[in-house]
Amino acid sequence: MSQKLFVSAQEVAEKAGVSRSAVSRTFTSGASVSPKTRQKVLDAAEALGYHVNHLARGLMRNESGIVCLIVSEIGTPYRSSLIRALTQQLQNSGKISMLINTDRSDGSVDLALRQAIRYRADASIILSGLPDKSITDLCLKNGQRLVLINRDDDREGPLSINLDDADAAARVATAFVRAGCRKLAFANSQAGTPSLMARERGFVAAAKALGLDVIVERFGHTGYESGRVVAQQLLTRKDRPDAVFCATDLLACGFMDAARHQFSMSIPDQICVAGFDDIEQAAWSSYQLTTFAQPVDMIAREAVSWLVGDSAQPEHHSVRLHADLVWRSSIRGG
Amino acid sequence: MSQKLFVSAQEVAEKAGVSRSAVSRTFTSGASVSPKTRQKVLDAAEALGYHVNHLARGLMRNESGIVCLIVSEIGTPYRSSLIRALTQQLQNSGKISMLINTDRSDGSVDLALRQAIRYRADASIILSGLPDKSITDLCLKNGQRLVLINRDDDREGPLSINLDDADAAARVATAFVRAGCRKLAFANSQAGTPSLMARERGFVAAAKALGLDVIVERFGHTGYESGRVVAQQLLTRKDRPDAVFCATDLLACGFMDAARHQFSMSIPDQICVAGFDDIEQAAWSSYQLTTFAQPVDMIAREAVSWLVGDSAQPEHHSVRLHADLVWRSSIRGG
DNA sequence: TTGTATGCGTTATCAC
DNA sequence: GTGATAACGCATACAA
Repeated sequence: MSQKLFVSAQEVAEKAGVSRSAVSRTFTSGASVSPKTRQKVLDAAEALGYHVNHLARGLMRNESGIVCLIVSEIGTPYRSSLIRALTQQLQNSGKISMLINTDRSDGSVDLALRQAIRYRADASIILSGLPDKSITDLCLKNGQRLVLINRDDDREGPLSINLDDADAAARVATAFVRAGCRKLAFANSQAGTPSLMARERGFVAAAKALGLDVIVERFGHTGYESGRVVAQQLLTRKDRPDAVFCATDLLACGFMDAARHQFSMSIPDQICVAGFDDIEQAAWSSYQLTTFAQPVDMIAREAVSWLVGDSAQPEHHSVRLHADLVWRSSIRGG
Repeated sequence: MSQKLFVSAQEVAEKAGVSRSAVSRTFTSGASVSPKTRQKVLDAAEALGYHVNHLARGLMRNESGIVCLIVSEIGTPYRSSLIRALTQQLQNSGKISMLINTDRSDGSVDLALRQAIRYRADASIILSGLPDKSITDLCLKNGQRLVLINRDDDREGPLSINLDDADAAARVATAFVRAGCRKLAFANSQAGTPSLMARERGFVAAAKALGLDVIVERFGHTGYESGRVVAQQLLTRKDRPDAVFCATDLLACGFMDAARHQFSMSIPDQICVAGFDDIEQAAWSSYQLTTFAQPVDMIAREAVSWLVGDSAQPEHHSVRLHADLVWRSSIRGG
């Protein structure tokens, strides 16, 4: 390890023959510095390979430029596409993202937020889990902004971004009925995530309003395998359903594969299927899944613009976005 | 914005009735502090909501604890699973990951590395693209460690982690021939990524050694859609191939879907298919793709252990890992 | 516009 | 084991 330290503004100043404040000003947007001085500094910096130390800058300005993304199951299609959208928009706004991986354990999100505090993140965006109120209060008290995505939480301070899950569920119920389906089912995981439960409740309520009951089946985590298991459970019943709304596309893919390859069923002729998220795989020709599109780019835009905005009052704020129904061929008609 | 600054060690010291050095020592592992003092400090810190400022600590120690992950197309299955593995292992080693999204533009990776330098990242891990030598030299000169994953680059300084791509390709060629295939094809994208090209060259060479020619077709980016297009190109030929090695699973999924649904072909009866990466979808029952498993956890372990290791000589180092062949049912026999 | 001086929160060095 | 003090690299109030 050559352990030669990074080059500092001091060294640049000496080489350029100016004061170190001139160097600082050159790299501070909106500071007054003459073009001549500025150029001398820039040349010296380039020659020396100088880069502003954002650690020190953050210390001074009390603004690190860091935004924490707190998320579990990063490898999942929907999650990773949301991460992509967020990091991109954050970069465009001059922020940088820290990625913290949480697991299902209890204090996992709290630990992540503590890490965000240690690095003096300007904001944290929570995609998974729900932190303890004490720790979010701590974040807010320290001037850190908080965004909760699909957490459906109504506490004061953070920005909450949610979708119209119940509404979407109602639209699916209608579509099923219009397709001639009468035995409705809902396939869910046991995660109990707010948005997942909202879809479930919305679907059951909408069906009830249409005079239909819903068979609700839940199993395991929110993934492909669980979709298969739920299919097993639903399709071996005497009163086999003729329409299934799956809480996520991943569940739907598992369900469809089991229905076709294990139960030799034809979709949508024998059974209609709908999903949620519109992951890339939903469009693959093996699935052609009718589903709701998570407006990831819009979610990211809402989150980031609120984060960087200097709204003096980051008071209680809540956004509800619309999930478009993407018609493919897993529901008859359309 | 309450703009009440974060609580500092100074305040904790006052509340606990000790010096700020005592506070510092309490939060520095391996420092000598009496249990009594330590407890007083801990209590005061808890009461005040104190968290060590890692920006300042990084400034002092010249070690930020930050590791930069530089990657494009985050939303892709293989990429996101690698990111998951890396962030997890980094967290386990007390590091935190910064995620920088690059695009296909030229200086994109260089820009990302500059960002890594500004935040004084202890290391950068590059999953996409290849930075300019001048900028990697700058990183290395500043004591930053560099890891290149599947970049197949042989420069001095960084750790290079690669797979035995050519070897894997040869195994596929053998498997195809053993399955009775004679008209081999290779489906690639136009990305020209080192590992993708290594697979292509390895496959062509191995086939040649077996006395067979290979039809090579390349198209677009490395995704599902390109797989479909390549299928279009390959399956409309007079000398339609009876075995196709796709450079990645995503290409393979697109290829399989097109072969089945557009050309009504049966896999593996009429055509054998193999992929690379072993993404989650490869195991889905619609594909059951025979493929090579990227050892993502092992890759992450190699990278992280090298990063945190205090090997005084981070000299030229290169690791070549083995990709296991996962047999499913897209190749006859097995 | 420019330079000087001070402080940000932390750790390391040194006496005690 | 403990407390004072000097850095770390930067931004800024202030004087020039």
